[in-house]
Amino acid sequence: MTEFAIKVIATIRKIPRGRVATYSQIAALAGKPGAARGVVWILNSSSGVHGLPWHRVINAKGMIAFPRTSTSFRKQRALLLREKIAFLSPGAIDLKKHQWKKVAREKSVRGRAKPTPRMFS
DNA sequence: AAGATGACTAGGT
DNA sequence: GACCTAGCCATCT
Repeated sequence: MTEFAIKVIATIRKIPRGRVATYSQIAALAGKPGAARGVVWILNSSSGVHGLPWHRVINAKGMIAFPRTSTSFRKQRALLLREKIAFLSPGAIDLKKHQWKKVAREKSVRGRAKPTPRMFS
């Protein structure tokens, strides 16, 4: 367990019932903005921690990150419904109502550049 | 040390 | 909007 992992777990534990947070948000609160993928890894490796509200973590688009056909998807959806969380569609949650905290969109993470040449669009 | 993986994301087309 | 891509990070091969 790295310190980052511990903070991530602790942060997820703070998400109140009936609310959700995004991967990037968790990463930022854990001290590493931009480490959304790191959060994913941690969730996978800690998938046995009892009482961890992993289902309250969704992606930035407000959707359950699992494939619709997976059992994980159904399980997460069921857990969220149990908390009276509203879905706009089977996999989309109403972030306006359930997002834990407002996403602080500052600190341009890192220079992103160079899209695709795509000549002749 | 270099490459691959994953429940990701911001930006450009 | 939808689609694509290059960055992200921790961890394992």
